Amino acid sequence: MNIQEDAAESVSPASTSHDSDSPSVKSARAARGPSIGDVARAAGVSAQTVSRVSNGLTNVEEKTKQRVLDAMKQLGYRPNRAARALKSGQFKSIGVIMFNLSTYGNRRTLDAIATAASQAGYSVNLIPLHDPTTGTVTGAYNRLKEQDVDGVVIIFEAHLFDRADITLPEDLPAVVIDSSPGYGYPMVDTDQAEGARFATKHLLDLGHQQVWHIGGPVSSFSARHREESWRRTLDEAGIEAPAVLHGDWSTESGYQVGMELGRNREVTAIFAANDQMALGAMRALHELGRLIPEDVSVVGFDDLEESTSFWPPLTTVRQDFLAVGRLSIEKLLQQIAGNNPASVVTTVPTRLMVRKSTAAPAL
Amino acid sequence: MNIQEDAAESVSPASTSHDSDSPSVKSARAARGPSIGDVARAAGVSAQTVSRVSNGLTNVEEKTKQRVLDAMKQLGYRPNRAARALKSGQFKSIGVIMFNLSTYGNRRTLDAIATAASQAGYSVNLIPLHDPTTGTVTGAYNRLKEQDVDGVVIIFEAHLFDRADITLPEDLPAVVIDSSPGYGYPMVDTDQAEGARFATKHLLDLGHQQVWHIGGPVSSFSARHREESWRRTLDEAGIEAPAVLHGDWSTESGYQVGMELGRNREVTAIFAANDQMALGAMRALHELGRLIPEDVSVVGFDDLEESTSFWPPLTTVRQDFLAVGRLSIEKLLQQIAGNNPASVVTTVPTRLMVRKSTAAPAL
DNA sequence: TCTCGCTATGTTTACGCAAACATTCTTGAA
DNA sequence: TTCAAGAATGTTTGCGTAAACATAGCGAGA
Repeated sequence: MNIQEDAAESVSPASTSHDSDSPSVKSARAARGPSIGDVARAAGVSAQTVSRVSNGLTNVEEKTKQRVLDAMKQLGYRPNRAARALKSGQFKSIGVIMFNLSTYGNRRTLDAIATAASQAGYSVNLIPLHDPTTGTVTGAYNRLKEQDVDGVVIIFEAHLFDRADITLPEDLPAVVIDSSPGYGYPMVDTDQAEGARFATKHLLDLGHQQVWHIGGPVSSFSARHREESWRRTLDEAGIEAPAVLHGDWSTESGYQVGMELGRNREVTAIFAANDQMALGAMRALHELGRLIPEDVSVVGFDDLEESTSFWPPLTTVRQDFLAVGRLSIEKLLQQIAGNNPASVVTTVPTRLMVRKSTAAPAL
Repeated sequence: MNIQEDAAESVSPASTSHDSDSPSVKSARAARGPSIGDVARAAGVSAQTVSRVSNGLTNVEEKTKQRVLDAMKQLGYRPNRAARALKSGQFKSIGVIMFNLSTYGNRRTLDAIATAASQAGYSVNLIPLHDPTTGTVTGAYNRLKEQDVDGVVIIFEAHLFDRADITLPEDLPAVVIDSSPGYGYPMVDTDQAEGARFATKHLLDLGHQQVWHIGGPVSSFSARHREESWRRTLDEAGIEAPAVLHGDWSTESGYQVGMELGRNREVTAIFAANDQMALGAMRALHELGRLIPEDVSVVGFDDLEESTSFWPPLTTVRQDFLAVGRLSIEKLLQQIAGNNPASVVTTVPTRLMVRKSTAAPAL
């Protein structure tokens, strides 16, 4: 790397005088790396041969190949992806549009997506949205198209879709996560209904006569889904569902609703639509002096890493975010490859994690 | 595009026979979008004029400009970024290498980075690493270089740097977060020392005679930093620091260490190196029947969204991840622009959030 | 011995865009 | 009326790569 012979050049007087004009010669032109041509010259072959070696084609003599590889290494050659993309029309890049990086599930999903994508040789282009208005969403699409991704994974809640009259680029493969189906895109999501049924049934099985629900924001598809399933499960048990109080996923909102529910002595079992609200509700119950799980049982949804350490450790529904991310990439790559997998909904199973926040009701 | 005169050729019997071989001509070639040339043709101008409009140059007559814009819209033209990058040598993309997407701080920082970058017209290329061996790290660099980013933000702990004999591409601008200085790269980080001092001093000011510490993994730079500052603060108060028990940032490890500390009746004040470990410790204290904050005060570090809802709400040191992310992009863009901001360390202030987990010690 | 056919390699070209340079048109002052 | 100056627009070129096509070399069978 430290090729010293070049240094000699810069000592020549000629260059000195010319330097004086511009004391600080802006290194404006970002030094481009060596090109395929430079390698070719160094190895004494044609550019095409270098290209063949670079792409692992077989019809290159071993000796030549070695010479090229040596030259590559010596020059520190890296193929220029822009040129490759320009030539091939493929960018080996997938875009991820997400409304909110700050929910636990999104972040886990993103992690899985990035891992799966990079294993498949794709890079991940992240576009977070904070202000979910039509304008920004459409803008994100434009940006994505401009940024030349081969496909996109869209992670946001259904109502954003409903609201925004987005023109999805027709030719751009896409997969949707955490939204309602019916947009004509393949969808991947946790089996919300199953999870909510697990939670509700668990509480009923413990002997609770009624299960109260802290719902997520009505605008959220998954929240609605969980609520419906909770209601159906109660129905099937011949129980009329009580009124639902809605939070906004935050611990704070869970606390508010928890206060309200906690004051009602009839309430012995609460199913919160996510762990954060469950946590908030537990705090409210603590403050009200109601014991968990002796007086009130609480179940969450998500299974945060912290949930085992809540006080008491939270019984909750575990979502397999890893699978969601991996499957969405799988679907997307299929589309990119040209195999249109119809517009199917893929559903990932959940698992009930029983811990210490639930018990049989006091007699 | 539909030049019909050429079609005549393909009608020749020769070609017909050859077609029969492949009944379903795979539409392999992903339909490329309209190019600048197509727009030019549609608008009846030269490609260069379209380019000028596309780039917002001024020297185009209003009427012409409008005609071009119409053509663009009608054809759904989007500039091809690969071509642009190839031409200009700039990719308008920054890479983010992170070891761990699953810590709260990293995720918040990433969010801020992505936002800041996209505001500056850059896209964000995410490369998560799970297996922090030399091989993968170097691999990530290679991948990044190949993916043609204009610069990288590196978010991981110092020891990875120490361990991996990475050859950082010399010409690639980089900013390091959450690592130790001395790598020759500009660094941005939370003022760990200040935060730890705030936490420790807060406990001393409440009247505690001693402050125990739950440290992060020794391999972590920020963990070491917090620990040193905690020790120094005790020193300055004339107190000899007790032995430190180390966790690995997880609630589980906090629980383990918390059990050990909790059994020691002398312990009345604990400063945990992050909120998760603080949470685990509080669970341990609950189980041991020691009251928080009456028997033991606990302070964390990070200020998770959930921390207000822990039981009791956790007193902790808030990190301004948003500022960290934003500043790192700022620094990086400066470098990309050619202004080498020496290798400086930028430090972001913290804030102590006093809540319910701390109080004066019982007499 | 000569051609056929294969392999290894080289040459040409186009991907889409935008600098650099060239040309045309306009306008106003001499 | 003529021409210079500048604005609007067009033409050429090359960024790095890889497909398509071209050529050279070599062994096998006629």
